[in-house]
Amino acid sequence: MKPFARNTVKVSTPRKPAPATAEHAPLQLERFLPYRLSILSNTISQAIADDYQRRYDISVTEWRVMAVLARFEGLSAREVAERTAMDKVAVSRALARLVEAGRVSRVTHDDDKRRSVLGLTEAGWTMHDEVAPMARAREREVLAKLDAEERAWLNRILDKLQPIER
Amino acid sequence: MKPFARNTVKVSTPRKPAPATAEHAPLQLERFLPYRLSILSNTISQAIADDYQRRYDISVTEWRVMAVLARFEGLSAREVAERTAMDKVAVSRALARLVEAGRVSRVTHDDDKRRSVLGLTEAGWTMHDEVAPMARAREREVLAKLDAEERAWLNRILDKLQPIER
DNA sequence: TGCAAATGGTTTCATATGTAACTATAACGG
DNA sequence: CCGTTATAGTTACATATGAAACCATTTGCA
Repeated sequence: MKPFARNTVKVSTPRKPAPATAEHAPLQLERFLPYRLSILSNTISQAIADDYQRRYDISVTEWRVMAVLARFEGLSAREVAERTAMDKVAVSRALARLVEAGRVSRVTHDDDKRRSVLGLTEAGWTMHDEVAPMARAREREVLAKLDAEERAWLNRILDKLQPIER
Repeated sequence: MKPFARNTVKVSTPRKPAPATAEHAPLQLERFLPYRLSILSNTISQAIADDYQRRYDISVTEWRVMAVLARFEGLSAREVAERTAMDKVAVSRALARLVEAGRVSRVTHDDDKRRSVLGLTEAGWTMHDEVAPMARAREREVLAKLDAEERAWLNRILDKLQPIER
C-alpha cells in the first residue's frame, strides 16, 4: 500500500471509496446501528436541551434528576441513580447543583443517616411545570415524522432492544 | 425506640408516585423517546467500545475517524468531520493521536496548504481489519434480538427520523 | 493587484464526566 | 457486643469535550 497519491490527480474532492475497499471490508458508518443511534440520540437530546439549558441554566442530567423526583417523592440519591441510569457520582453532582439552586430539597433519612430524602421544592416544581411540556412538545415534533404504524413499531423495537427494568 | 411511633411519613422505601402527579404531569422518563434513545445508544456503543478500547487504546471518536478513512481515501480533516458528524476540534484531536500512534498518515494538500490529506497506514489497516469484524459482530448480536420484520422497520424508522445526508 | 473575508486546522480555557479513593453510617457473623 | 463487611454519598484526580480565540492560507472582489 504505497501512498502513490503523492502529488497527482484529484486530491481536491476525494469522494470515491478507497481502492482497498474490497479486501478490507470497511465499515459503512452511516449504516452502522450504533453510530446511527448515537447521532440520532445526540441530535434529539441536544434539540430538546437547547430549549431549557440557556433559559434555566440546567444540564440534561440535572433535568433528568428533576423529572424523576417529580414522579417519585422522597427517593434517595441511589434510587435516583437507578431510575435515571446515571452513576452515583453524576447524581451526587447534579443534586449538589440543584440543591444549591433551590430546586431540590434534601434532608437525611430518619432511620438511616447515610441516606438522603429528596424532593422538588416550590421553585423546582415551578420550573418542572414549564420544562416538562416543552420536552413533550419536542418529542411530539420528532415523532410527527413517523406515522402511527411506525411509531408502534418503534416502541416495540425499543422495548425489545432494551427491556425496561423494574 | 418504638418502630411504630414514626411520626414522619414512611420515607423508608418510597415507591409510590408523588402525590402531586395529577396537577404536575411529570415526565415518564422511561417512556420518553430521547431518554430511551440515549440509554440504548450508550449501552450499545459502550459494549462495542469495550471490545477494542482496552485492547488497542483507542477511543470511539478515533475509531470512527479510522472507519471513515478506511472507506474514503485522502479526505481532509473537515471532510472527516462531516462524515463522522463530529466537530472539527474533536477530529483534530483524534487525528493527532492517530498520527502519533502511526495509524493514520497525514500530508498537506498540494494545491491548498491549509488542508491535510489523510489515510490509513499499514498499521492502521491492520488494526482496522481486526476491529471492523468485531464491531460488525456486536451489531449482529444486538440485531439478533429482533426478527427480520422488526429489523426492516427499524431501518425505515431510522431513515425517516434522520435522513442520511449526501 | 491588494486587502478584507472566508476556510482549514490547532490551541486554549473552562466545564463535564468516569474511576478510584475516601468518609460516615449501617448490617452482619461469630 | 465487636470487628468485618457493605452501603450511601462525596471528593480528588485524570481525561474528555465544546466554545472561542487563534494562525496560516486561500478566496473574493474593488
